[in-house]
Amino acid sequence: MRDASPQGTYKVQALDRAFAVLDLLGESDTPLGLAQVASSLQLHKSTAHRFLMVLERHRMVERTGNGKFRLGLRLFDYGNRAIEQYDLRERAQPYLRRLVSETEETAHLALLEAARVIYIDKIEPARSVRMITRIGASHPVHCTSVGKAILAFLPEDRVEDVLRRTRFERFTHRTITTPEALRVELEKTRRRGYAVDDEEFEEGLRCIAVPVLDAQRQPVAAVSVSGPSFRVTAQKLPAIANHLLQCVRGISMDMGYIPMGRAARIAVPA
Amino acid sequence: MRDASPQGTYKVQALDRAFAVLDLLGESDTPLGLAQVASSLQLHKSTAHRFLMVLERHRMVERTGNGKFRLGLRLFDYGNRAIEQYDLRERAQPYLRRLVSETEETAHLALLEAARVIYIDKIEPARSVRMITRIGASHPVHCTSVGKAILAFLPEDRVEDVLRRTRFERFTHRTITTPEALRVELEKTRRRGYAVDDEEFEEGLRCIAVPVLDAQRQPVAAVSVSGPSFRVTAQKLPAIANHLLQCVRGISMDMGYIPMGRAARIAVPA
DNA sequence: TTTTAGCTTTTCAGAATATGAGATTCGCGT
DNA sequence: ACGCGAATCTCATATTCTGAAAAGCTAAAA
Repeated sequence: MRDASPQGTYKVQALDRAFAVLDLLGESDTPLGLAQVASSLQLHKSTAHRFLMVLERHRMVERTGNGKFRLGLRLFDYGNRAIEQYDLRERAQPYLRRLVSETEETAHLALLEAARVIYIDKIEPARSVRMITRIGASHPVHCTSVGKAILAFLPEDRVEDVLRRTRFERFTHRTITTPEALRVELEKTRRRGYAVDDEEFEEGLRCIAVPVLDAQRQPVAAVSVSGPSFRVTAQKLPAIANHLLQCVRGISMDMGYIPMGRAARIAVPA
Repeated sequence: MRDASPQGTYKVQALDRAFAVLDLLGESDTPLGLAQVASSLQLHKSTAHRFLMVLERHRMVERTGNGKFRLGLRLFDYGNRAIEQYDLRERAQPYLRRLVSETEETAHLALLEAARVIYIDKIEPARSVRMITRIGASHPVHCTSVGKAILAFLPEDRVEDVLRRTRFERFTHRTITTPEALRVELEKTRRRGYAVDDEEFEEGLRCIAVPVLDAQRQPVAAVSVSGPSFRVTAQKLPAIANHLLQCVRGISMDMGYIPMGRAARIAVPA
């Protein structure tokens, strides 16, 4: 694990280890026994044991019937408190629901954090293929519509910073893999008013997103609509974009922000 | 196995302190500065500072523009991973949504953890007074419909254990404040097949709940419908209960469980 | 039944680790 | 510019965590 923290000088071994334990349990989709935890993290059994006991006391982990460990519900509590402080999520939900019923595709709400986007909400239409995205998960900016939507309207220096911290990992044959190409794409995004991820993250998945601007007209989040490419066709994009714009306008108003100005209307062909 | 209270003998000071910091930030509805954190927890400035820096590196806390600290989005990630392992939430959502549209009142999904119930989902009808409950929050069993619903169908020894660990705190003049009274109430609950919280937690709020049973017919969760007493009247309870039973039956089937047997039908007066 | 193997739990003396007093720097309001 | 409260940093010390080793479990094999 490469740590790119600017001032990584402060250290508390116990915390690093504890979070390593939580990470391990979070990655694993099946509960793990003490021995597994200890060997995976190269901790001695007794050390791992002590940590797990303490974490259990705090309900950060819990034991299944057979004595194995998994993440505890206290984390769920913390997580909800954390997200509550943003309160964007709650306010946005009704608008997202409307958006989903209008488009019949999955909607996401995401924030930019550090140099990655975090999905903070996902609404799926009644019957649809389950999206693989997990709420709370973070993704790189270069291959997501929400990432591009936010970046496109961020001040130049912030963009620089994010790009510098991005490894342009390739996910599909269409993934944008250079800062230069992404910059061109961002310019296109600004011109048309919405961002597109055309199977750049996952084969067969097309997404479209617009940013949510705050009172200072800075993007604080983005809303996207995603669906299989055969349903979310290029022809439909402008129409979907209009729904998106209406959605974020609603959210902005609700939050007391100024709605997006220019590019607020997009030509719908035919 | 029977005594679930793990001796608090294991200790890692650093972890206790770190979680105290997270708790503090989680309780506070406004971001806190280093000095506030240090003095609230009686930590020395440099200690608090070091912890906050490490927590920030792990994105467990983050700094607002003016240098104050609040919970970080990493917790949101962890929280979603934690809840995902239960996968009850995801599966239950469509059924809850249906329930909400049928009853036009707020629905909750809750789990029993240790001796308290944790709300893991909440769905509100389109326009309604915002409920104060927060997803992720935990409440005592004695004053909630979900708590009573679960307890009523739990084996005697587990009930004992929960009751022993419950302080019967009073919230309203109707709150049940003794184990004996609660036991009577549980018996009533079993007989009628659904649990009721009649303004026992909050003045003017009436809730009704039924348990979700697993393959072994053990309650793993409960679903409730809550609303202002003037809308959720005593007359309507049986009808709502029927919607609830249909809802949990759907959830149970979806999870591969056996639907509730007896008490599956409730007489709807006229 | 007894034995074994693999896991978890406990103990404790030693030493690496976190601690906190204090010095320094930052930043804001006057 | 100045002062004051707050944040950041340093470092010698002892408190706290560490991990070897051994004792308990539990369940499956002999």
